[in-house]
Amino acid sequence: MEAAAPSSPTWQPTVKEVAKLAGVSPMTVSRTLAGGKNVRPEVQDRVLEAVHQLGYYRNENARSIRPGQASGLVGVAITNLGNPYYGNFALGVEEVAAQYGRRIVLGNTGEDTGRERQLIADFIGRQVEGLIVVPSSEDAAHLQPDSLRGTPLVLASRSVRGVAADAVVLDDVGGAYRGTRSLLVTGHRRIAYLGNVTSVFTGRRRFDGYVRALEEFGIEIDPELVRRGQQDVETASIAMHDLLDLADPPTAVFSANNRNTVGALKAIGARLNSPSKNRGILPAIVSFDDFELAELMPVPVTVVDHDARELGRETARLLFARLFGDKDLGPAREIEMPTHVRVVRA
Amino acid sequence: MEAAAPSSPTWQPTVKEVAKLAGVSPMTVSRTLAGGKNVRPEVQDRVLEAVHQLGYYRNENARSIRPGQASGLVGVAITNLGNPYYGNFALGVEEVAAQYGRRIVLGNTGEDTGRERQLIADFIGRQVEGLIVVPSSEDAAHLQPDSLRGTPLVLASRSVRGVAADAVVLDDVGGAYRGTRSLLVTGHRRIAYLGNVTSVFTGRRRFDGYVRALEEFGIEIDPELVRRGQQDVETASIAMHDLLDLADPPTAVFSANNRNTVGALKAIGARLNSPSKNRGILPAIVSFDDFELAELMPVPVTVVDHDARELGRETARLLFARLFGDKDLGPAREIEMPTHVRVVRA
DNA sequence: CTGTTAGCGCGTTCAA
DNA sequence: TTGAACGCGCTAACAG
Repeated sequence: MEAAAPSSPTWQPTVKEVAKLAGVSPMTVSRTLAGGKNVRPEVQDRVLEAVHQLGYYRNENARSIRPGQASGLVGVAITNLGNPYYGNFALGVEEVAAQYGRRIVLGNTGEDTGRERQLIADFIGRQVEGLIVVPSSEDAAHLQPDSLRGTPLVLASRSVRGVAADAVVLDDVGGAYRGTRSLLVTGHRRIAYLGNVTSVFTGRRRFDGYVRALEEFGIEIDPELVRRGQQDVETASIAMHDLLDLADPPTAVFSANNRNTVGALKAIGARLNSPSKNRGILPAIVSFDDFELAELMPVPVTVVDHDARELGRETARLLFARLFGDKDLGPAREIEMPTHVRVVRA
Repeated sequence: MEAAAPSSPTWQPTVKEVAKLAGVSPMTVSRTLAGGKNVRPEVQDRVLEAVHQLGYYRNENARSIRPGQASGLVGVAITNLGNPYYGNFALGVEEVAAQYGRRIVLGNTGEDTGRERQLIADFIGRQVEGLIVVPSSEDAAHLQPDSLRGTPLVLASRSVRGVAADAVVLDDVGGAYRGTRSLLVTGHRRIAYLGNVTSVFTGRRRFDGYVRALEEFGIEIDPELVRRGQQDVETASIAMHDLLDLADPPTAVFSANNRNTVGALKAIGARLNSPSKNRGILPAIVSFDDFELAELMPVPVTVVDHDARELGRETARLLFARLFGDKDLGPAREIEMPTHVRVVRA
């Protein structure tokens, strides 16, 4: 009987078709594609010719259901791809994964833990070989090893209390401390804080660094100057406007992340261009996270710099070390990547 | 005989284990997971309990090898994830894909067509339901329908000559024309061009718009003012320095993309801070692609604005329309997204 | 409502 | 060096 004409819109030839065309058995095709061990060169040529002619692609999904066969996929869950910082992080992960011949399945959580949970479940269902997650919260049940069925997990940027997983994080406390300190030594005494809520790992740690620096200089924290919870540029800008409207506004700002920095600078810029609202205040800013064109800002800018792409690479490296390296890496490791305080514009 | 203890590092329970624990057949488990049609509620509860207890995840790969079963994956190949523009594009794609319950497999081509070819082959091997590609060149063989085995393809941002695929692009010509024109009406006559080589779709079209505007004003193109081929901030900056060193430097710059804009502004900024090199030249800039903090630049800035995230959404929508919508969408469509000239700082 | 059979594409195992 | 048989996890199709 003739095989039915390819009816499905996306019909794909299989080893069978290739075998028939090459006049061999499917097994010989499989062997050829696996490297050609124990197949006569002449036969290999016939097979490869047939592969080419039919435009055959090996079905990776069928392949990966066999025991011991890897899927070639790594699941990556990120909080916000729209943030250039995480774009670069993803780039670094992809780069290293590609070196290992792996592909990444990417999901954006939007800081929503429910979505994060869904994504991880889906990833596991797809037999990913490993998981890289920028956790959206301290909600940790779905990150526990037994929920993950033994799939290696590396957390990035943020760690989670009570989760015994590898993590690559930044020297948040040190960076925030040194960044804030750089303002203090310049003479600033009213330094505002813009950042995440303390329930977020980095929010907690960076605020700690800020507090530590102020304490060292014997300065009490003024709650009025502390704004937390802004997740995006819009709300950060509003918070900054608030600060500038205070009776006794800050002379400097420590911004704990990229989004808050941009929002703050937008607010400052708006004041510059609107004389009525401009009270002559041009707060200096220290930004945890570098940002493009910082050197062109109209106010003094210092950044607590670090390389998002390298963070991504390092995270992926740690994952692959777990997967393929010496099995005795020991228990979960937390790697801290360094941060560098850099005066961009004095 | 007892089942062997889970030995593989990432062993996963299967329908069989769940079935045994629930005291039913694998088929009943499958049915329950598929929605529970024709399964007694009481039995469903037992099954779900077993699923929960074992932490069972359905193997999507095994699932998708069955004919007619979709993989739930969309392959996305992007030129440069590190560019915030494409980060937002990817975000838009992910967003719409998620609405359709699809996950994206992401690859970065780095403008390398060989890598693009590999990625697409891999995607097809993974049985992706569709492909979204930002093509890196006019090299098109691997994008032809017969290479793709019927997998629907939507090109984004750039189209490719001779490829009959859907594409969502920008109004490049119009945007570049109106952007350049805005400089001309302000009185500028020496307007430099920074952008891609003309072998790139957008490079060609945006240069066309630039030329058209100059011609309308009876201005001849000065080859000295045209710099093409810069792919990143670094080289764009060098090109801009070159322009500023000319005996008769430009009074304004039309930058055809985000990376060139940032590079150009960095060069301008460097001159501002280095009096020795500063010849008092502050060229105005028109940037195809918006960029953050544009309003704080020390020179007049106008952007040819468009929404990368929306471009991503629209691209994904078109793909899903092909996949699930009315089958009579007709032949390949090219959608042009509008661009808006916006004076950010006069 | 539930179970049995069969087969998706591939590759390990064993036989020729 | 080659092929046949078998089974990976899952689910249509067909009993019962």
